[in-house]
Amino acid sequence: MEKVYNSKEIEEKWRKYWIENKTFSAKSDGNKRPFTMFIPPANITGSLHMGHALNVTLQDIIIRFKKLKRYNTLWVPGTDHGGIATQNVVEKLLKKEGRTKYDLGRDKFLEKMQQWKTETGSTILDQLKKLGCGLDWDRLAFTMDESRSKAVKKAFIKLFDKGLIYRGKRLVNWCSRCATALSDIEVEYEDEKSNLWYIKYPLRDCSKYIIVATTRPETILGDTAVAVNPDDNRYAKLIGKIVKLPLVDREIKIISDYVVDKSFGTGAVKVTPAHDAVDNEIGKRSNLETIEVIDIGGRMINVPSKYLGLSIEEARKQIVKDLEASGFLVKTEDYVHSVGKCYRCSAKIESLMSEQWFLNVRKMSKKAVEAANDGRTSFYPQSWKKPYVLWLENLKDWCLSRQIWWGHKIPVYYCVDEKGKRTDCKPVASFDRPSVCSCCKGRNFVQDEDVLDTWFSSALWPMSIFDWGEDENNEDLRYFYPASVLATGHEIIYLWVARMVQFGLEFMKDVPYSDVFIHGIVKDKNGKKMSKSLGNVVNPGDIMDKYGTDALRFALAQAAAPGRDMQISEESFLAARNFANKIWNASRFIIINSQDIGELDKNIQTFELADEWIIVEFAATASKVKADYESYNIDSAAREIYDFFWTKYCDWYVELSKIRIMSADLNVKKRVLSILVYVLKLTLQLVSPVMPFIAEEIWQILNKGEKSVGIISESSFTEIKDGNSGSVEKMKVLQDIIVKIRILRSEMNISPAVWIEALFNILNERKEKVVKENESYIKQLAKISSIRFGRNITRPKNSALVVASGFEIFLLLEGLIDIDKEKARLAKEIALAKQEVSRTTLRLQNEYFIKRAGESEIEKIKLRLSEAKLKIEKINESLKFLG
RNA sequence: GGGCAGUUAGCUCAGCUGGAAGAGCAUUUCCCUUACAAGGAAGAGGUCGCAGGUUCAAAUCCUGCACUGCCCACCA
Repeated sequence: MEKVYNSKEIEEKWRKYWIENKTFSAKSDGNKRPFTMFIPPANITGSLHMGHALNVTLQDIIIRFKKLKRYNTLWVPGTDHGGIATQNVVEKLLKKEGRTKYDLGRDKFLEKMQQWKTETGSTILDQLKKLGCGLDWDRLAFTMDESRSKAVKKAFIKLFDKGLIYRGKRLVNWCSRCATALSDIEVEYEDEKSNLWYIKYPLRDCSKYIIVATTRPETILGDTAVAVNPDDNRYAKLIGKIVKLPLVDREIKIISDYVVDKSFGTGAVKVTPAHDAVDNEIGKRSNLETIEVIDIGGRMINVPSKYLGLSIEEARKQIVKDLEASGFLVKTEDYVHSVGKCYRCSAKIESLMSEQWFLNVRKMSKKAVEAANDGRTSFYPQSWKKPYVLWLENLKDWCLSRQIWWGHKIPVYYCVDEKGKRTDCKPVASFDRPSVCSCCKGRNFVQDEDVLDTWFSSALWPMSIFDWGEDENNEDLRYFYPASVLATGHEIIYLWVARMVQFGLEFMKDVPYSDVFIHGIVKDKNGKKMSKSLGNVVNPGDIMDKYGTDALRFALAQAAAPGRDMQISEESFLAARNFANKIWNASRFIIINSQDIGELDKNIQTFELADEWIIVEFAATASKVKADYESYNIDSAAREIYDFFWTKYCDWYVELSKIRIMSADLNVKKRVLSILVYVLKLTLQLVSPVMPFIAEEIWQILNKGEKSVGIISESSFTEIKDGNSGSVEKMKVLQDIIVKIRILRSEMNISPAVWIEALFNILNERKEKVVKENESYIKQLAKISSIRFGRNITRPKNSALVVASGFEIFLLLEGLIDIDKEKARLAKEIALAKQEVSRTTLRLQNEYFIKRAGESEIEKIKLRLSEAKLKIEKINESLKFLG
């Protein structure tokens, strides 16, 4: 074995092994408990970023842990066609060639997309493999493959036939850059500096006017009312009066509406139902006319020729100028407000009227809320439930159609006449082009040109991966649905999580998963979100190459407190790599020493204190770690393992084992090595979900190539017998003595090469036995050449004093001792002990404490007091002795 | 405007069913001791955001405030 853990070679070996052996393939099996997860389908445009790495690492940890627990685990991989995002990427590529998608035409463009998908779509999958993800690769799914496409059509048709999907001209979010409508959650808001313009609207029948404040002067031309709050005394008399719209002289009414905030601006608001969501609502309530003045290209329409065809920006400038010139502009204030941006291209979003397909979500969202409230879906951490429910409760209908080319074409067919003109017959939704119109018996149809929101297919994912589209009642679907847990970041709770639940309840009559594990977002070391534009992206691939995949996984796991964002930097990967190396070297030590001892003891009868201790400590760690894995506290699990292995197993147990490993008695050596291996193997199992590569490598060496670390039975996982017998307490006594001697050695600058004689004055009978029985531990770890026990040993000359755990220990330091130093050290010790005495005495004198504190608590304090007193006494004696 | 998190050592974070402040990294000292210098032993470094309250006892529970971050909102 090499001295340093060589992650590259070893990882490559097991990566291949798991895939070739189909270690993570699963078949439905009624005799086994299923445990199902599916990967959030990764966009084919993407390469793996830290967020993915975190997300899939956590899932892999869960799946590997459940596999250890002998569930029939299945984790389904997949990719997403990614709708607008993907189309944009290819459009950009075309742009570099100086072409647009229109130059190619729809069919050619889609061909290009397909071709591009075949070329790059698998990079992310290769990276998942590199990470070691225990996915069932035979089940790889793509949102636009045949089975998934069938699911999309089926779902659409069902909803359509139920009357839940309807077409209507509504106010939608329009991205003019992407040239498509977007749903409400696809709009991101950003604060932007702008102005608030105060504009006079003169009353028709007198010289008075009402002033409105607006950030959108260009939409004046589409105003169909001015609204005030019904309780606003200032305007009470004006309600119902007519004002003339500046610049065009069109007459509109002053109305009242409760949404108007009296304190904002002037308390009067211009109402443009065609281009503002709030205004649209007001318009509906007051039956206002809707005048569209901006088209989908962002150009002015239905306006005087002067403004016709101007862009929004141009129109704004011109209109402000004209208002000013004609005296309608009262004042202009600086103003910051949030502006909607496209979540895919960051272009400004316009609210405008457009005919689109919508899904009525009222009933579905209600059912999803119920499922959250009665616990059929639980959130980890729980704090996400509230915003989730709130969102569902206020959900508006989902705009499903997108005016892009890449995606699932909406399966709606319109009856057309010979000339291709749509007839008045009702459109139908169907899998294939209908042969005859049920209404007019016509035989000509055209399909809707639009495609579905990419999230529509994502919402069906938990069902579609089990071929719901092909057969709603197939075995896999029955066995593996619903999944057990969905792990995802909080950025797609609404876009994805909530919709899967709604569709699951709608089509499967059951939630798609019972647990939703929300993890945080990976940020850079300055707390900034990683993004290409900021240039602070840390590529997981680079980290894997540099530090090893296990190191990447461990660092991410260790930082992944549920629901909390994490800052991660190079140092954390380095620390994780060091941990991997520690595991490697401890194992190496054990393996090297095991070579000449033949078969290990399977049934050890005699345990030393340290043996019992490490077994008990392991059992405690294992139970905590298992509970942590179960409750998605992966960070805590990682830390527990780290702490156990490094500080308990390596620093104490392995060190103590060396006494016996060097023993001339082969049986002694064999026995301790058997325990070392035993605990090591169990630890490897425990860590294998997080660090599968190194765990597998060492496991296979220890087991001479037998089975994978991931598929051993659970029984050995819990086989540990609790040694009881207070071994932890006993070890504490010895550790205390060892540490205190080490401190002294360090303070006195005594070289580790020097072995010291020691005299142990027994002050506490109860601890005498433990120490005498295990004096070799002290000798070995504190470098003591010999120990003489006694009861009334007086302090020898040239000795240093340590009072620890019921012993007064004199270390013979002939020639090494510096009397002044020793005095100073003892003085410091005595000061600390005095503090302890006063602290504990005070507590014990406190009658409330005595009355209310538990008995064991009081005992503890008493013990501390008496130990401190004893210490003072002994140190004082020594000081007197030193003169 | 509403909601949710966070505020503990120079940095990243544990600890929060209330009973002597912890880890990793960085830093100081000693040590290349035949598993590991990607290591070992020891040290220094915190009035646990602020102000109240509950309690014998508060980093931990309660209230308020401040700051930071995120999410939602009908920011004309």
